[in-house]
Amino acid sequence: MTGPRYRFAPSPTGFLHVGGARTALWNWALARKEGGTFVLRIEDTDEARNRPEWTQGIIDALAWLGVHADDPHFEGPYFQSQYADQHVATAQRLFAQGAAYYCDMTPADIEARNKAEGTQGYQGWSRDLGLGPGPGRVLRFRVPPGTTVVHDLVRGDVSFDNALIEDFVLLRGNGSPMFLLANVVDDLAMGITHVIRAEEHLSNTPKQQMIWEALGAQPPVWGHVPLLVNEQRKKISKRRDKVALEQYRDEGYLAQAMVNYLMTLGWTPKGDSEIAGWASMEADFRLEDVNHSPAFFDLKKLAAFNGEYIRAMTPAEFLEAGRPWLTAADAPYPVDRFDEGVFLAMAPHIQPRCVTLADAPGLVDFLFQPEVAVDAEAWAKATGTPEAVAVFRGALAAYEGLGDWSADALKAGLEAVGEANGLKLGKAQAPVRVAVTGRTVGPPLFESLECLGRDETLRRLRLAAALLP
RNA sequence: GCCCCCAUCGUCUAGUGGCCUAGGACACCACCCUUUCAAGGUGGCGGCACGGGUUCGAAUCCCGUUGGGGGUGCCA
Repeated sequence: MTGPRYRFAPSPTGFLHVGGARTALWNWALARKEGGTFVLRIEDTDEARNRPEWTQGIIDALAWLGVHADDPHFEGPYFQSQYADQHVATAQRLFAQGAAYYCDMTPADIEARNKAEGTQGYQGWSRDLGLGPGPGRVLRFRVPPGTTVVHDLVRGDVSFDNALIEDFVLLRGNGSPMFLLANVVDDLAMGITHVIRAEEHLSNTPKQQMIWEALGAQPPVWGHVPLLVNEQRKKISKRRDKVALEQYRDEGYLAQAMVNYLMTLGWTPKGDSEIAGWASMEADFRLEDVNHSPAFFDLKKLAAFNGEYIRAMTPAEFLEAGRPWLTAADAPYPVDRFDEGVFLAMAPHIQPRCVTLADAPGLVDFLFQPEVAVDAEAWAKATGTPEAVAVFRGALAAYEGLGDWSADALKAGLEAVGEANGLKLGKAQAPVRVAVTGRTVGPPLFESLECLGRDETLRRLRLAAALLP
């Protein structure tokens, strides 16, 4: 493997954040198109949030998006916690060469001193005390004078005045390494050449770059991509927003739709459509073309993308994708009555009516219910007309002797019944629809009847007719 | 407070000095189609934050203002 090495380094918080998912996708596209490597590193140094199943969840979520561990471009996962020794050793090396120093001030000490002197932050008070390691002492990086320029693929050169960056902590009082250090050491150890991550890390980048330089290494190519925000324009967070990718998956969003939508948040595929397949997006994606401003994660647009993808599926694909919902224990019909053949026949009619896969069962339920659940309000509305009885009788008469049980014939039959009663087809179908499907709205009626079959249709019609005076 | 980033329709964006009386998509509205609801078709609404420059010419370049966001931890 000689190509560029990208990395995605999530912390195992229990789910894959949609913002992280986009970052992963962009890294993945770049690694693959450039013949490089995508390294997955789990930043599990926070003991409080570190469970094996959470890591597996992230791997599964990535795989769902197409970021597969069995692809040769994929490497890992590595676990940051397993590199702790290296983190500490590197810190000690920094201390030995004078790039870092020990400090015995506690946060409370610093606060007190700032109060007394009217200053803010850590003022490098222990810089030249020549302190050695000791219990409770933190190791701080000695920020050199000058200016640090971060060369960023998305934003260009960003410069920071080192004088404004305080001597930050490398090792805690208990000796454990801080994120900034661990991150750099890991990236160095894993030969990472490109660090593409969210913009929230931009401000900390000069610190990391200084560590790279202090270590005598060449910093990676940086790329800070814009944040994903909510309607309040704040970065989407677990607290207030629906950020777990897994949740969207479970709600019936398609991976392809999610991938397509995520990719277009801050970037536009070439060509005249935003709907684009992975292959073309991977080929066209460039960090240089990424927008600089935050993007609103719009559920409405995600839904539109999803509908688009659902409509594009073949019935067989639709069945396979929808199977978990169609045969779920909580489906609105006894699961053992679900019939694939019948569903396949109905699929073209319900696909344009689905936003998510979860919508499917509710659109075909009447086909598999032994007794259709009639909505009381719908029944009242559709059968409350003077013609309802006549429609039922007429339909029954027309359908009982129908030689060709097809949508066309069923439609022609009811059209005649409507005509005889002075009703347009739209009106005439209402009572029949409620009697057979339980609702006033749903997929095309005659196709539904065709799928339901003669016996069951007639049975429901008779039952309904008997209910009217 | 200080540092950094950002700024085109409500939203996602195209646009890299003349092709822009600013294009598309989602959303919204209307109409068409129609077997309900969708889908689809057609049309409409709607934007370059503001102020200075630079230039023959600015959405595009520069400066400032305003606004928004991020960072600033012995979190990651």
